[in-house]
Amino acid sequence: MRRQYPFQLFEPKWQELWHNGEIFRSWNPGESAPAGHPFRKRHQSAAPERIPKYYILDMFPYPSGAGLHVGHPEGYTATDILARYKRMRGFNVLHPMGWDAFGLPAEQYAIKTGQHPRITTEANVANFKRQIQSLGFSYDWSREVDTTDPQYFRWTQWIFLQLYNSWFNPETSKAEPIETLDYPADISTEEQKRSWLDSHRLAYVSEAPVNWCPELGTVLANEEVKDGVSEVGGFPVVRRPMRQWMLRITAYSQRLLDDLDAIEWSDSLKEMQRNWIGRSEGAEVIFKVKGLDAEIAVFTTRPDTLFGATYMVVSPESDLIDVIVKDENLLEVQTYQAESSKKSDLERTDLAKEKSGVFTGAYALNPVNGRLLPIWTADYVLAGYGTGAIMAVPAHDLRDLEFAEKFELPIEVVVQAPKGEESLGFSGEGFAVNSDFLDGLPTLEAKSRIIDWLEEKELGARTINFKLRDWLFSRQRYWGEPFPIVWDDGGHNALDETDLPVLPPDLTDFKPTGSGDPPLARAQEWCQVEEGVVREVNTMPQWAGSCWYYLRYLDATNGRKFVGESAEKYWMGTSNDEATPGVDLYVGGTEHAVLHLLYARFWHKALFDLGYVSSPEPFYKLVNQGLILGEDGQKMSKSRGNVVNPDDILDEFGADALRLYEMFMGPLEMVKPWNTKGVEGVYRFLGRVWRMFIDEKTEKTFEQQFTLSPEKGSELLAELKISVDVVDIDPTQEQMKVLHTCIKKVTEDMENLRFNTAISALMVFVNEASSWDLRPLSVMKDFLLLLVPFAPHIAEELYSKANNQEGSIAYYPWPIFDEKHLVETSIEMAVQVNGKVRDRLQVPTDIDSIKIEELALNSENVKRHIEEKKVKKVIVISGKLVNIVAV
RNA sequence: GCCAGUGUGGCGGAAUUGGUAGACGCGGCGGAUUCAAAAUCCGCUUCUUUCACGAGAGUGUGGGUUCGAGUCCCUCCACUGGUACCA
Repeated sequence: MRRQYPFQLFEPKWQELWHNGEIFRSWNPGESAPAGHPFRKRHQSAAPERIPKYYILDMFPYPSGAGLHVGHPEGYTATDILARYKRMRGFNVLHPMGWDAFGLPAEQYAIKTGQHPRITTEANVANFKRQIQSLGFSYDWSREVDTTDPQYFRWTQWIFLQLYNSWFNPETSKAEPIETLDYPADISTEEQKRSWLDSHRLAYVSEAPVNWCPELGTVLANEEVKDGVSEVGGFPVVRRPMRQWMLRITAYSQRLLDDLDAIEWSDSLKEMQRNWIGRSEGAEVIFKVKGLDAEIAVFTTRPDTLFGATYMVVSPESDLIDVIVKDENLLEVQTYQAESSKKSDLERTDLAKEKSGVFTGAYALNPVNGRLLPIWTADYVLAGYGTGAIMAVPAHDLRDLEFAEKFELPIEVVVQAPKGEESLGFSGEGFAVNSDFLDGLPTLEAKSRIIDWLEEKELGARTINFKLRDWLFSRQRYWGEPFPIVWDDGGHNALDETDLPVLPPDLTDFKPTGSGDPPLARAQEWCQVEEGVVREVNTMPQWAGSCWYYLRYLDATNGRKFVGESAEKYWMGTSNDEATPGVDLYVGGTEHAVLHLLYARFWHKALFDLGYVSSPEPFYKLVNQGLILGEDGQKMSKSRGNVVNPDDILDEFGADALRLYEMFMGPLEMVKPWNTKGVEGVYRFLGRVWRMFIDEKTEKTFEQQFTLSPEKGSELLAELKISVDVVDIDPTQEQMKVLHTCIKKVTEDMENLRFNTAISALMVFVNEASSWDLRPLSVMKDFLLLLVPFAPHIAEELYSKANNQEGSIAYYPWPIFDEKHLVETSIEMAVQVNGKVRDRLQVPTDIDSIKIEELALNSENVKRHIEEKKVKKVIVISGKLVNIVAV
């Protein structure tokens, strides 16, 4: 496509000017912009803390070797537009960027080549930074963070220490320093005390079965495993007991759930988090085992069906089995246990269709009626949820029903389904039947009645269960944060804050050791701190660095604290009643719905409890940008060959056009396909803007000269003159109306992040204005101010020419909409007969409804349609339409 | 299966509280300009029917509420995302 305007000249020019002048640096309390800085010009000498803040955050990228794809700039452009808009509205805007640079690809590349992952990471960061900067985003680069920088991760390690040195007090529902934890009376020895503390810390060591991924050579968190395979790479995952670091996120289950109500996230995202946390209310019921001094506790959400329990199931991993199993069943049970332990999660899911299990030979007694219930073991009961055992009510649970049918166990209906529905297999709410004192009660009442009964007899209690599991926090990797932990005599100790950062050792071989230890174990000297004291050789997962990066931005170079107090108070919002607590707007992909966003909320809450941050939630408002698909409507991927590289688009159409197109495609949150023709469309629009301002003659000269001697580009650019049609005259009423219609629409859309329709309003203005013979300078300048957030380079360039000035307009006040310019003297109204438009009338705005009715009934088109009918009713909606009802 | 979301021209999408469906852009058609082409500028472009004026249909399906429904209520269908023996 033919070049519409010389973006290749002025885009880099303005980017350099913004960079050199630190135009987009944001100011912390106590700082002030230098004289001559546009921020200073706008706000005079007002202290930053007196200016309302606006913190607008992007999810920082993992700098992959592939570079930016067109999905990245979608979110970044949206936040940039808003950041620029908010500056013009007079806010002190914080808009930073950084790198989530620990991660698997760099490590795998290192294993293959022996090259240190730092080298790959640095190269990738440089490439990402170049690409991001070429789009003209208004980031404050003085606050850039990199999670792999020791000056950054020393604070990641420091936060880990805070978690390690805290416990969750159930009385206050808050994290507190471990020193406040009291010892129970029966604890006396040092060893007992230590283990008491260790079992209460927010960061603790566990021996439980974990998700082990042999292909990746590391363990994974529950959140990182989908359908039995790793989320990264899709490799099989098996359960295997290992000693690992865990974070006690489950302590926060209820708060993580409750506080969702106080933040502005999309319903679907909140729902995903709610489902993941998975709260369910019910009861724990205790069953006695016949002939033994043993009990089985089960969790159920349907205690009202207790009378319908006909057997019990214990998970094959349960310790109870050894206690209850009868000799004659022992062999069969052990064989079954061995089989299910060998199965990977994937196999267990695959085999889900067909139930399996064996009888243990033992019986339990149903506490309500003394009925004998055979106890089975089956892998459809999970060890990790509830108590790892269930009472089976086959009549009202599909899984129990399937199992009972297969093994011919009794089935008893105890809930009457509503009319028209089959009671057998019904798992909804109905009425209790065959249940003695519950009979006739609706499900809800039956539940509460039976729980009261159980509590009275001390056979059970009201309970709440969560699906959320503690966070498996250690990985067998090289390229991650080392733990600030050392071991002696099998016990762990925290390092002192003054020992931070703990740097990883230099290695040349990044594979795990032959004996299966993590790669850090290769550095024997590093591991050995002193006689009998060795370092922890696991590293933290990639999520660690992203759990708090938004806090480091607030005070990125602070060498004494992870974030300074005044900066934290100002930007996270408690210094001023008007301010939003937390990040004002966070934009990013939906792939982090349950990983990063849950982990970060958890860390933030712990830091909040310990008094380090002042808002209970980190991200007040969150928006997920929709995926951008390839031109063929498929997900972009190398193998499909439908990947669009932003560098190519930038070369051909420039940054402004790319930015504008990314926003014009459709609503930010929607999935939408890429279409390069669409880029051409917005590029043409910007070309029309350019030609509306620039004198045709000098433009022609420029074209010729520039072709001959491209090296003189910047001089030639300066020679371009403003068109003689753009003149300093008073605008007409009509022109003011066009302008203010545009101001109104763009401003409203901006506040609601509807950038696609804002851009279409700008296009409407240009379509109108290009038909004007003379274009009033004041109107055209206001238009450019509306354009700045979207296409900042061309807007700056044209404004500086039109106003004959140098310097940025980034802090110029946003044009203010004035209703008076939209006042009309006459208006078009539609006339409907029985809801169908038959005519349109041009009427004065102050006309009364009787007059309108008369006009409408006299219209020739209307008469034709009501001829042989009787007018029953006439409805007049003033300013809009008239509807004549005739039969 | 369950939970959430989305269905509007050839395509991306507009329609802010129930009030003129299809803004804006892409694509297509026609014209101006040009030796010619590109670029640019102007016009038309939901479908059916009509020479035309017009008429009829139309927002996934079927129904309902209303003077009036893309918008509200119910049924079903399709697609997308999440989740899945969670008792």
